[in-house]
Amino acid sequence: MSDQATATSTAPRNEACPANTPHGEAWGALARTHAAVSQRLQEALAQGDFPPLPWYEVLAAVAEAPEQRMRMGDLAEVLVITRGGLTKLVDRLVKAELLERTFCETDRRVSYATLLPAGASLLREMRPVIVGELEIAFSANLSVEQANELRETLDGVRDNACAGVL
Amino acid sequence: MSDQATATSTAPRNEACPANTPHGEAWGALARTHAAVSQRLQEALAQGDFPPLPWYEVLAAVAEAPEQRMRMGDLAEVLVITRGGLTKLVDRLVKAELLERTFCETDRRVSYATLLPAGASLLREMRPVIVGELEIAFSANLSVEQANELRETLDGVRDNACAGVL
DNA sequence: CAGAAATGCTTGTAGATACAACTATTGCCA
DNA sequence: TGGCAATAGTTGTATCTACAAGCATTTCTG
Repeated sequence: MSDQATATSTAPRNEACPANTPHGEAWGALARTHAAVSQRLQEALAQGDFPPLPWYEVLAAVAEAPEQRMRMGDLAEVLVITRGGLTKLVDRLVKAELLERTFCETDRRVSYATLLPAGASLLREMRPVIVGELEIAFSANLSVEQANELRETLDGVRDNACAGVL
Repeated sequence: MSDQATATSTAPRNEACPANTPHGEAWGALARTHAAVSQRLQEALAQGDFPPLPWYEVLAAVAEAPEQRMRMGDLAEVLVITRGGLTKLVDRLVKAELLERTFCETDRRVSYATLLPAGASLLREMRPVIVGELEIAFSANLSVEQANELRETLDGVRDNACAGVL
């Protein structure tokens, strides 16, 4: 890709710039890191002729849920996307015969996204690709303990971010 | 009624699921935290009748660059978006008269996104909104030192993520 | 110095996302 | 019980993004 060395050496720090506060810098790093890792994962998947990253996230979430099925609303919340978006995303996975829609006996409003064998199978193929890329990105300079610490820190931030919305 | 977070009664502690490894969990937390904070920022901006978050990121990046201008390629790299996407994004900011395109005398291929007074002015209005929301999300459970530590950790991860791509 | 390769950016097109409006079902309460 | 509000999901539309092809300019190489 393009990696020209912009020789603007003598100048204020040019990193992208949510704000100049320490927390702002942290957010900037968070955003850029997310984008970079996400991009890397997508490339790895594309290279192996696998479906895009959101498909993996859906499959992985559903696979770990009890009975390998999840309510649409819960799924949207976990993936942090809108419900409308999730409907269409699941539509594609259903069309690909990786998921099926099932319904609740006691509450006819709710529908489940339910994992099909083909979905579970595809997930097993995709997982090592994802795990491998993540190891490359994280493992090199994060011990297991540091990774757990990072997770806890981030979860704390997320809770605060959601706090006002609830 | 928008689609958003309709706080379901049972907040599912349902670890969504890149993988079950510590690094996978860290990535999951990173992704969800990014989405949650990003969403919060967008809501705050929308509520104040401000332009969307990407506009702020562009303005903030350009404003901190020397001479308040940046090459399109550098800008795309900093924002971690594609060049084609950036062209169109800048098009919109130019149409809104927040930026203008200027050109390089010595290399006619390059074009700069250059901040206009209106852009600088808007940025000054938007910044406190962003900073305020970030404080809410980060400040509550992160000291300044912890924020810096977090930033360094994330930057390290990002470097590794980019390593294979170069 | 000519022609090929590389660089910087833009455009055309297809796919995906958010937002808002809509239907259907359930819960609440007078 | 009747009716209004809340909940769960879907659909229609507009916007945004990525991807790939394209044009212009610069650099490299024989």
